Order: sequence, then C-alpha cells, then structure tokens
Amino acid sequence: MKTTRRPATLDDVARAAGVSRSTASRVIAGNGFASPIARERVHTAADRLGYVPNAAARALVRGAGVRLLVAVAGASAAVLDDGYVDQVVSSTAQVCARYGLGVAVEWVPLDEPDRLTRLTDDHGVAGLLLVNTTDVLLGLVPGRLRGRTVSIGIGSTTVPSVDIDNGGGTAAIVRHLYAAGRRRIAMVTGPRWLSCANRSVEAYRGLLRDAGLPAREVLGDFTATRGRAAAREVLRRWPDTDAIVGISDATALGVIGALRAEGVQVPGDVAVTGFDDIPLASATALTTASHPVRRIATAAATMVLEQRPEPGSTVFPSALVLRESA
Amino acid sequence: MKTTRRPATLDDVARAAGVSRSTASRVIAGNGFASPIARERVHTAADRLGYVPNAAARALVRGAGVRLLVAVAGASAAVLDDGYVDQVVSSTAQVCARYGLGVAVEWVPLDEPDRLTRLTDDHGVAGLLLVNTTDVLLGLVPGRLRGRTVSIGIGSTTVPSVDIDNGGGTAAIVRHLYAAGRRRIAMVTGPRWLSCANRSVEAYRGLLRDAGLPAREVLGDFTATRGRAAAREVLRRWPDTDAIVGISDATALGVIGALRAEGVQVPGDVAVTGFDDIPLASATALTTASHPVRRIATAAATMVLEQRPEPGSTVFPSALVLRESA
DNA sequence: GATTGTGGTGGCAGCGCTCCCAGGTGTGTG
DNA sequence: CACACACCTGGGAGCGCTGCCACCACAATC
Repeated sequence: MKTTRRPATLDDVARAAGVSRSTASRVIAGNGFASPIARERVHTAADRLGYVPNAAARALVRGAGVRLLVAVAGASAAVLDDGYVDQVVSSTAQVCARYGLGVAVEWVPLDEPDRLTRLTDDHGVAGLLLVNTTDVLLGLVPGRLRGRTVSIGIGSTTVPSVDIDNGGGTAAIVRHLYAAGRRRIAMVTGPRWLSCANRSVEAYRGLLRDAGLPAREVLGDFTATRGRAAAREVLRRWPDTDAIVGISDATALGVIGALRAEGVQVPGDVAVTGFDDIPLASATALTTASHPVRRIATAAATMVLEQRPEPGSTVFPSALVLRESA
Repeated sequence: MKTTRRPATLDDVARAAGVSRSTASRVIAGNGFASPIARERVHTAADRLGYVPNAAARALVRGAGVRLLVAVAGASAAVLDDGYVDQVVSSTAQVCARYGLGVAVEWVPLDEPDRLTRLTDDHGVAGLLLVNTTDVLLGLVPGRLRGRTVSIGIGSTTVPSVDIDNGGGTAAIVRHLYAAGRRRIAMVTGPRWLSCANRSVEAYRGLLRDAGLPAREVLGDFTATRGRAAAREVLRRWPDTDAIVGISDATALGVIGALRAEGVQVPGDVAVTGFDDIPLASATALTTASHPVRRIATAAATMVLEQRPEPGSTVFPSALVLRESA
C-alpha cells in the first residue's frame, strides 16, 4: 500500500512502465505514435498506480481551460433558480465528471450582453453552453471558444445547437385538439426574443391557417403567474374559446387555475395543454409534450467536451403525452 | 482594443505596473507584503488589462485542484437524476463560478464505498460535498481533503455538516396533527442508513411517547412508489389510523394516492403530511415542512470554497407549511 | 558605528503535463 | 549498398502561477 497520499503523476507511471514521460504521455493522451508493447505497459502501470491525469496541468499546457461554463440569458438572476436550469447544470456536471472538468453557471442579463465577454475572457473556461441565448449573445462568442460552444434551444449559423422539436411537439398537440373537435384554439405564447418559443407559435399558426381557423394569441413568459393572467385575457377577448395551448406546463397550470376560478370546466368547456412534461404534469393530469432536458443537455455537453460539435441543429423529438386536461 | 486574443498574464500586469511578477502575485493573491504604491499600480494595471488569474496554473502550483466534487451516495446511479440533487449541484455551480472553479457530480454506490477513494485520489478535486453520505464514507475522506469537505444532511465528529432541522420540522408536523385531534398517527420512514431520515423518525417517536401514544412505523425510501405500498401496509396493520406522516413529499403523495384508491378520505378519514415543500406540494395542497435546499447547498459550498468549514453541524430551521391535507 | 530588526522587493525553481524536435531502428525502393 | 521513408522513442522547453529565499533600505536599539 502506498503510505504517501501523494497522487501518482505521469512520471511515476513512466518510471513504473520503464518508458520515458513523453511515451507515457503519448499513450495516455492517445495522440502520436506508440508501440503496442509500450502502450500495454503504460496502461498496466497506470491502472496499478490508480493514475488520474492532473486536469490543471493538462489544461495549463494545452491552454484549454478547466471548466465548462453554462451561461443562462434572462431578465433577472432568478432564471438560475429554476428546475430547467437545474437539470441542464446537473446533467452537464455528470458528463464533465468523466472528463476531469467541472461546471460553472452564470447569468447573462438580457440588457447587458457584454457580461458574456467578461465571463469568457477567463481562460479557465474550456467550453461554453448557452441557454436561452439570443442572436446578440451568439455573436459575442469569442474565437477562442469557437468549436467549443453549443447552444441549447436556439440555433444559428455560427453556433451549433441542440434542440427539442418544439414545432413538432406543438403540432402534435394542436392536431390532437383539432381531432377532438376543438375549433376555437387559443395559445399563450412565450417571450418573443426566444426563438424556441417562436417555433411553437409558428407551428400553432401554421396548423390553424391550414385548417382555415383564426389564431388567438396572448403573450406569456413560461410562468404560471403570467399563465393565469393570460387565461383571463383569452376569456375576455374570445369568450367562446374551447382550447388553450400553453407554451409550457407551468403556463398551462396557471391557465387551468384561472379557468377553474372563473367556473370554467377543464377539459369540459376548455381543453388545456402544456409543454415539457414536468413531474407536476402527471400529478395534475395535464396533456403535454415531452421534453427530455437531461438527454439534450448531456448531448450538448458531450459535444463541447469532445470538441466536435455537430454543425447546425441536433433536434430531439417531442412526444405527445395524453392525459385528462385535453 | 487588444487585437491579440491572448488573455493577459500576470507577467503582462507586472510589466505594465513596473514591478516584478512576484510583487504582482503578492498583490493579486493578497498574501505577503506590498507597499500601498505597488498595490495601487498593480490593481490599476490588472483592471486595465482585464486580467483574470489562470485557474489552472494557480491550481497546479498550489496543488489545490480545480473543481468541487459532489459525491452522492445511493443504491443506484439514478440518485443523480433527482430534483434534490439537481438543486444541490446547480446551487453549488453558482457559488463555484465566483471562485473560478467548477462542479462535478458522481455517484458512490452504497455497496462500493471505495469508489469515493478513487474519486478523491484525483488531485483535480479542490473540495468535497457529500450528499446522503454514510459513516463508512465519512471515514474514507482522505487527509488531503480534510478541511475541504462538508456533508449535507449527515453530521459526524470528523466532517462538518450543513443540515435541515428534520427533527424540528417533523416535531412541528406531529404537534400540529395532535392539536388537530389526531391520536393514531403512523409514519412512513426513510431508509435506516440515512441519519437525516432517522432524526425525523426519532422526533416522531419522542413526541408520541411523551403523549403516551404508540408508534406505528412502516419502512419507506423517499419515493412515491414505496409510499403507496407503505400506505396499504399501514391500513392493513392498523386500520384505525387517522394520520400518516410521510418522510418526504414524494412519499406523502404516494400515500395519498393509495388511500384515495382505497376509498379513504384525505384529510377527512386520514390526514397526510410530507416534508420538503416541493412545487408539487403546493399544487396538491399537501401540508408539509419547508426544506430550503438551495440555501443549504450554497452555505455548504461556500464553506468548502472558503476553506473554513464550521466544525459540527450548521442547522437550518424547517417551517411548518399548512395546507389542506392535514 | 555595529547590530538587530522590519517592511518591501526581485530572482528563481518547479507544480504536472504536452508537444516539438532530434535521433534512433527497422523495412522497402533505386 | 545507399537511400528514402516509414514508425517509434527520449530529451527538453515551457504553459502561468506561487512561494521560498536572498537581498536592500531604513529605523530603532545597543
């Protein structure tokens, strides 16, 4: 047993394997030539010594940085205290663990995009994950991080993205409502600056237009509070509405609360749908569309860490989840 | 504007300030002597150049590590995909961001505690946050990380901890049930190996003993599924039960589901309570006790990063949240 | 005037790693 | 048999930073 708690270094491994540090490095890092014999001996020695590469030293010499930054755009710092962001960060931290890296989260105020520049000037940043980002922010990604940046939810030509198929999910929902005989379908949308929200809205508009039905849109912001207010507005402007499509489950839950408070039956008088399939949705029997946040975040983080983001958008399908609210 | 994207180094700052690198280091790191004049000039130069210390280099020379490890003990890797762990990791990542560090999460299987040793042998680990840990695990924390380790939820003499006052929260719940006239109070407990769960159980036992009432305990595991089964067991063993205390909100929600399926009125026939006050609790009108996970995790992470964990336990109060289920 | 501080400073080694470069040893071609 | 061209290897520099050490100036003490 080793009595010294000093962790094994590459030198220790090289010595144990009877090769030079250079050769050991080549084998461990996996680039450059190395004979099968050398490879074998280095790996054996490394295993025996329980060798783990020193992330700091590696990052220093490679100029690579040592942590992945999750930058979340939003109106206030409160966006960070959110179940969605929690899942993104936590999944990312699981992936990072396998690479000897860590994750940090920071908020980028919508009205102060330069904050991103300051955050990425730190050469400790090995990669960038953009959440709820905007075109402005996308343009601010420094060259150093090009090829090490992935956006979640918002695509662009310069930065690859991983997305949920908001359009497809929303389309499935609207089609379901139509098939169930609903014809006066309203929607509580998301903030206009978020393109992923707009994809849902466009799917809704497209389907209604194809069916020759008018769109009934009220601006929302993903929250239940805003959903409540929006529901009342829908009722006031279009009293004959028989279905409300929520941009998110939280929105839909707010809508349902407001409707029931007004004595409107759900789904009897008005069907209500959400998006995301959060745990609360199954408990409240909300019809919604799935949103595999963990898988999306894991895919995005892996792209960044493997340093080969797939250009363009990688889109995960969203499945219709039928429950009682619609 | 700087055209080269190379970030400023300490050498650049020292040169701009007209001092040696040593002096600049002393000023920036804040230890050792430095004249007010030197201090002033270094800070000015650093600001002007937008200098950010290279976390990797600093960690390398200090032998300090570059990320905080959140180690979660549990039966399966699925413990990581959990809202509670998400919040801990995400809050920690917020704190870490301020220190130029990152977070990684790893699962430590209950039947393979040695995994922790392998994880902490990595000298990239700057600090350790133990979640749902056990005495065995607490004993496995290496000397190198002593003083840089905090446990969340489980205390010990060797490792400082940050806790929620499970005992106090549960006591408040049981007292409330008693005050409401409930006298045949059962409890669905947590796994025996988790001391934070046991604190709740002991508070429950103590209060019932003081009131001269018998305890009615069924083993649970924090999940809704187990809560459902446990509720049926309570009904079978003690059909006259008029209140069930759940170890968690998920447990309580399972209990309620099972009771209603059996035609038992909640809270009419049987009052049910939870613990944690998750979002679902307010939506389902569950009486519970608050559990400020974010504040707890932030406090724990700060202790680790400041390298001065308060010895013993730091306990956050848990407040009774009255709703309709009890 | 010689000694002992005491606050302030720069030189320099070295943390663990990667990668360039010079120099092997073998196999195929002119 | 000389040459080219593989493949493979070890030496060594150096990434950016900290902290030890030697040094210097100046004031206080003997």
